Parts: sequence; structure tokens; C-alpha cells
Amino acid sequence: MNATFGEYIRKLRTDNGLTLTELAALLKLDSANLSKIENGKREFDEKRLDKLASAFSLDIEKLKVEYFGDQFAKKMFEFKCSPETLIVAEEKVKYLKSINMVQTEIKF
Amino acid sequence: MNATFGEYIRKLRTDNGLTLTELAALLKLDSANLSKIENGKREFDEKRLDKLASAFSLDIEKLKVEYFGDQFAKKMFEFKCSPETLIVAEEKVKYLKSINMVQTEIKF
DNA sequence: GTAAATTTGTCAATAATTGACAAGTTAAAA
DNA sequence: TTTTAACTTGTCAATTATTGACAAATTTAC
Repeated sequence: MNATFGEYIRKLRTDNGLTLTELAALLKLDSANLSKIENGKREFDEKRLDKLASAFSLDIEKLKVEYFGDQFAKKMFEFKCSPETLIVAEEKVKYLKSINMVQTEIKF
Repeated sequence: MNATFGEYIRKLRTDNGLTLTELAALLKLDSANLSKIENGKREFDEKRLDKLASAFSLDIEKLKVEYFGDQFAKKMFEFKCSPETLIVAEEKVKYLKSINMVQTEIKF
């Protein structure tokens, strides 16, 4: 599976035999705007990931991987970032975790 | 080297013996706001990456790696994304490139 | 102690995102 | 074909987020 997040939603929707209007209702948004999301002309709002997961009984962790993976990829593509960026990101996640752990230790 | 982007700027600045006011002037922003950036209380604006690069004669590509790596890491940390996210991001960058190539071929 | 450097708080101005609706096109069914 | 549902596109006011700017601390280095 490889697709933009919009394409991913569209596949989910059509595979499950829903119309834009039907899924839009579940996600509490306008069907016209859902159309734009599926066609990559609007962003899907982070806040609706939970609704999307429950609409199709998806694992929210898997969904986050798709969603944020898409976000990062779009940025990298737009700004022509070197692949090294992702390696550095991985290191920095570890760094943030270590910082946070220390803070937590101090605080409590 | 491992640091947030704010810490990274601070190191560059102090290593080069500049005050907040001096670097802020080069970046065309308020020194108070630069302080916040260095302390992770504000975002550094994408649009100033070029100015930052030339202020310290940095390779803009390396700088982008630091900058976007930091952005992605912060998101991942905030939303507790699985490391898998970065692998998916890498795949999706390839996908976007392939899509774009096809479009380019058709258009011209 | 004081002067420079830095930090923090605030807020109006600007910019970006969202929700909503109208008006269009496409597609499938009769 | 005509009709009807599905989808797409454009627009814009309203909401929300970001930025620039300045005042007022606080910290640091003589």
C-alpha cells in the first residue's frame, strides 16, 4: 500500500461502499470538503483521526503512521529535503525522549 | 551533535560570539522572539533558513536537515508516533516523486 | 552597582485554516 | 436522452494560529 492520505481515505471509503456524504457525516464535516481532502486539496484535521479510526474500525496507531508519514513526506517533497532528514528526525525523537525523562525525574 | 533546533541556533550564535540582538538583526526579527526560539517557545520560520545559512556560512541543505528533522521529531514526540512513521514517510516521498514524474511526462 | 544581555508576558496585526454553501461537472440508471 | 445521486470546484466569512513589536522583568558579566 502506498498512497497519499487522501487516496488512502478514498480507498477506505469506496471499499466500504460509503458515499462522500455518508463518510463526511461520520467525520462531522462537509462532503465538499471531504472531496477536497481525498483529492489532496485540503488537509485532513488531526483532530478527526479518532473519528476516522472508529468509522472503519482501524488501529489508531496504524492510522497515525499513515497520517504523519504523509505529512512528513509532503514537507520533504515540497522542500526537496535529503533522505538524511528522516535519520536526523529519528535521533531527535530519542533526544526529546531523553530530555523529557530527565525532566520527569527531576520534577517528581 | 544532537539538539533541538533552538539549541542548535544558540550554539551557532554563542560559538560565533554574537548577542541575541546582533543575530536577530541579521535574521530580521526581534531579539526577544529569537530568545523564545532558542528556548523552544516559538518556532523558527522556514522563510528565514536562508538568512540563517548565510549568517553563519552554512550549507543550506544541512540546515534543512536539522530544521525539518526537528519539526518531524517534535510532531512524533507530541503524538507518540511509532518509529515506523519515518519508514512510511520515506516510502511516501518516493511515491510523491513517482507521481510527479508521471505528471511531468504527460504535461511536457 | 550597573549596564548589557536575556527572558517573559502581552497583544494587535497578519496569515492560515475551517466550515459552509452555491454552482458546477460527472456518472449511473432508467 | 433525461433524471438523479455523487462528486468537484470556487468562494468567503468566521474562526484559529502565527507573527511582530514593545514593555517589563530577570540574569549575567564586569
